[in-house]
Amino acid sequence: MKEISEKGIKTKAKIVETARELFHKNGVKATSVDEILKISGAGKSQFYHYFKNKDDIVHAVLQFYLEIFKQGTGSVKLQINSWDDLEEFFYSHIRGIEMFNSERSCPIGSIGNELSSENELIRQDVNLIFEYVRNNLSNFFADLKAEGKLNKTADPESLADFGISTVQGALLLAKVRKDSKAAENTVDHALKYLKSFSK
Amino acid sequence: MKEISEKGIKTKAKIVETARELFHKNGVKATSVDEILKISGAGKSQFYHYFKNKDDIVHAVLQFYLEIFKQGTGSVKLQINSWDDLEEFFYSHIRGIEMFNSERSCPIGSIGNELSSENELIRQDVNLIFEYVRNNLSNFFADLKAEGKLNKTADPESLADFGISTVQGALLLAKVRKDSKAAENTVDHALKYLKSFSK
Amino acid sequence: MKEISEKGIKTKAKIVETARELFHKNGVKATSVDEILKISGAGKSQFYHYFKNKDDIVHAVLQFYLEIFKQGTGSVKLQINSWDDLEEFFYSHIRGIEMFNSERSCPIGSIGNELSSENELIRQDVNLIFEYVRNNLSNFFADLKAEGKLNKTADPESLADFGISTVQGALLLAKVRKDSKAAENTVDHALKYLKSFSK
Amino acid sequence: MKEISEKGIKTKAKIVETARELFHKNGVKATSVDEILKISGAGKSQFYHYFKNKDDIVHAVLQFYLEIFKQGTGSVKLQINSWDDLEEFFYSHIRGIEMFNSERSCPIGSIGNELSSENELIRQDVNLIFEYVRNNLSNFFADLKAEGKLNKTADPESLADFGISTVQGALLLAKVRKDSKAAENTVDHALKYLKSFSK
DNA sequence: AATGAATGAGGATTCATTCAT
DNA sequence: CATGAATGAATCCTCATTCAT
Repeated sequence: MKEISEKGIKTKAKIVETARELFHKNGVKATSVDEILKISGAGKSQFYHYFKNKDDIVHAVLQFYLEIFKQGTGSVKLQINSWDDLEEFFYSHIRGIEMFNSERSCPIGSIGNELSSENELIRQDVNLIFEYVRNNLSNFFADLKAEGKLNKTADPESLADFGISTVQGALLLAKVRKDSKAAENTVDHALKYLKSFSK
Repeated sequence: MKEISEKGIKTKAKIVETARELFHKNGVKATSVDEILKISGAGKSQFYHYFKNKDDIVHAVLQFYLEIFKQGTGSVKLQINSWDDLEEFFYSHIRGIEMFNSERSCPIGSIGNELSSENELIRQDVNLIFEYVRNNLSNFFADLKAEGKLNKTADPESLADFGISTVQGALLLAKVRKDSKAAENTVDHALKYLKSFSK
Repeated sequence: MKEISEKGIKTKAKIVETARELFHKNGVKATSVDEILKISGAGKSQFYHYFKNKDDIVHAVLQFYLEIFKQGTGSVKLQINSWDDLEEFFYSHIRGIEMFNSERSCPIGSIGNELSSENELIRQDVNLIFEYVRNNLSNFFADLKAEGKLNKTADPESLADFGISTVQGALLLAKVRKDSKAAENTVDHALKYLKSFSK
Repeated sequence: MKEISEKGIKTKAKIVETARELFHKNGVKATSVDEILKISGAGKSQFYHYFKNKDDIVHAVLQFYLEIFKQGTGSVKLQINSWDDLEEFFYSHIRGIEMFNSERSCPIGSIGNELSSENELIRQDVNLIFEYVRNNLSNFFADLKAEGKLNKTADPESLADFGISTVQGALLLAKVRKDSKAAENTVDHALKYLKSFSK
């Protein structure tokens, strides 16, 4: 009994993992359900046993990202308590790019990019993750401010948004350029700007 | 004779214009050749008369964007000769977002985001446009520097990349959030940072 | 123990009842096993525990109809001992139509309609019910005849068939027209004709 | 140029004809688009070149039936100007049954029987045909009445509905019974009843 | 008696592209 | 320059059914 469900969970996890990789590599639209199943080795209709439809697995993949953000088990850490942590946050993204030869941008951002007005639910999923990241960044700035270590004029939330935007833009630029140098520069500038609020 | 070819040019332009709009609205993958033709009113094989294949029309659309950048006929001006021009460059993007209710990001960047390793030629097309923008921005900074109006430590090219990245990231964030506020903030910060090099 | 089996019976009955409703509403082919189970709340393999296959539940549904005919527990009574009973037999069908806004025809007849040459067993099930109804009708006419209350030339069996046909045709017409008026008229005519044999 | 369209028309007609036959034989739901195409020999997507979707070919098939009714080119004639013509109308249906070994009912009625509330457009198509038949029958009765050859109390329209219902019911009964005898009897009775209004 | 994961063929529909004229 | 019929692989998804526990 236990084994059954474990087997089921494994199949489902395998599908999610495969989908995650393919979405990141080729995009959501360019990834077919069949391809996911072929690579994950799952039977054709196992997919629809576990997921309502294709949108549902995009949702599952995004849930997965949110989960590892919350658990801190991914390559990008969101427990940001120092300027060093913030640096690490930025640079971990750059390392992520390089891991894939600058051929991919942010797996979450690129799903957001593919959205059209018909994907409202997916948009909310992506947004939820962005909000989560934003909160973690802005909390760091707010804490600094509370401690009197940040310029009074600094707005934690808008600084957080600035941080997210620069990272997303940097990753996209790296992908288009197939070179991470510009992304690195961007991130350096962004960090420099953010630190300028420190006191 | 002449009329025929003019008609032909019009048909082709209509197809490009329709494709451009659909690519921006729904993405390249999500836009079918049939849809482009149905909306543009062109016959099925007109398409393959003017374009080798679907990639070819993506190419044509990107060429179109490059063209209006060069001619300065679009909403985004790249003739940047003053800080005011630079501001206008940034804010014109924000206005672009708002025109579409924050439901779309950059039409060029989003094509770049959809790329996979199999779209090398398209990647080069997108990159060409990014390079063009980058050059225009970096020339502005380089000119300032030559005139002694920019901090000596400032690197025109990396500042240009920073500018492009923040704009791209801001637009993506706006689309995901369906709200342009964060994008505005991002752009404000970016401008503030860039101006900090002025002297 | 007893409770388990009762629960089992309940589950089975629930499945049959749900199937019966869906078959009537949408047809047999248009009703999937999954849909039956989802609505009846039964687990996937409960179905195959109780029924050999989909045909088997069609069989069970038809058995159910035969049963309520025999027990006289349905809305259509087959204990026909007077012209009033016969009228009631006809008009109860009309009421049945109206109960479903003239959107359904006879639940048994419509299963018969869907038959193809590969559903021989189901055909026999449907036929059995039609025979049962026919017998009840023809017995009524035969009894009348024996009592000298029916025209000698009247053939009980063919009058019974006539009765069934007009009812089936009337129900179909009502469904197609989404209006029960024509069905009412048909039934009126049929009754008038049948009564014309009375003496 | 002319040949192209003729070829196109032929392909389309072949698809309609095949669909018509399969719908009659197995029902609409039980007939897959693939089956229609395999038998008609048409390529997979020719279907969607000519028909919007599956419903659209049901529509086309029903249009076809209406057409041959109007043109009088089918086995059932609707130009009814005499009691003989009416008899022929009824008996041609019986012959139709027998041609298919009493394994099929009315091709139009059986489409009507398969309807669910989601097929409103198809319902209207079927209804249109039934209306057309009804009109032809009722016109016959109305003309007789105008000529003083029909009982004053007779209502042409309701008699027409009665005629349609008995035929539809008779055909369904024959299919369920796999025997045309009951249908014949039904039709005999119906005719006898209708003629009873003659004077 | 019951669970629900697994199967894989088949469902309708859309895709980019080519061909004949 | 233009037409639109034809192709067939690929799309997402549902089907009835079986299996392991």
